[in-house]
Amino acid sequence: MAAEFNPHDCIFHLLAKAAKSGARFWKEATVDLGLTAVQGKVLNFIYISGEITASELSTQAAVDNATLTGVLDRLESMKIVQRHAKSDDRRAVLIRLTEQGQILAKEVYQRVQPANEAFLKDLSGAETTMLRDLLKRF
Amino acid sequence: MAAEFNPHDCIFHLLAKAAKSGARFWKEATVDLGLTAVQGKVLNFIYISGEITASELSTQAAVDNATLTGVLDRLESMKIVQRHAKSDDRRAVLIRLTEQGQILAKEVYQRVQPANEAFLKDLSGAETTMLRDLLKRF
DNA sequence: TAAAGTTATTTTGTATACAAAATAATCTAA
DNA sequence: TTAGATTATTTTGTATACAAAATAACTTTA
Repeated sequence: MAAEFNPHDCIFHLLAKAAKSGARFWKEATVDLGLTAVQGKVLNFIYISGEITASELSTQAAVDNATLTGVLDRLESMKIVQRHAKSDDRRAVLIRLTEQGQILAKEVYQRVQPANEAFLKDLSGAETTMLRDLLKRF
Repeated sequence: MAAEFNPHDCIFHLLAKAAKSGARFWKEATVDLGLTAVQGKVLNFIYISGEITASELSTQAAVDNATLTGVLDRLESMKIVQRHAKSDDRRAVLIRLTEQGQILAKEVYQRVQPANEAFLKDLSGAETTMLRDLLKRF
């Protein structure tokens, strides 16, 4: 009889659990800023881009277009980002940070690297590199 | 000036992306059964347990209690699972598969291992082991 | 044994996740 | 140049994700 498959070793399950653990960790590191983990991530990608279209942001941050609409709606109502018309393509929407958005996003950005290090503190440098490389293969 | 942190290398982002990729892959492998990825995962843990309380299932499947209530509501309305009172603790709810639930869960279970292998096909055995071990550390 | 504390589950409210359809603008080919 | 295809975004509807509060039942302790 073949060995039984153990759902606890299922790669989908392990990835989902690790991702949730990461999201919790991220949330704890930024909850005092009044942002969800996804909002913080989105801000990060806007921050390093200066300005970015919604679809490009959706691709970079790996957040579905339909989901991103709602995320941006809330960030906009919080006066953190603004939507602008793209001059050469009226279908596209350019996302930019407001002044307070800049300050907030910079704070988020500055917490990312320390949070990464804290989350990965039990892994060696080689293990961390290995993990990142393996995850990028999916 | 310190090297800039690249959000694309953020461990939280990499984990979230890989987990989404896995969820999509899982969904494709079972969509013809009319189940979501989470429903399939929950079924798997019920299947290997025979019967299980909601809170234990929540722990095993790493699905929040509040979320699990809704998942079980839908599985119950689909006649896939049943809730039973636990004889020695009336707070607890025992989850069991119905007859059709057994058939469906077995089909799901039998697809898990092949799906894992297909998803991991580009990784060597050593890499797969390494990845599983690393993910379990969070 | 009754009050206080703990545990199991559900409910409520807000925020994703994502498939599908709807809109609107741009591009392409005949 | 115009009908058809494509692209960008939003809308709609259903399914998680999760914090917090509500319920109900079990346990502990004075």
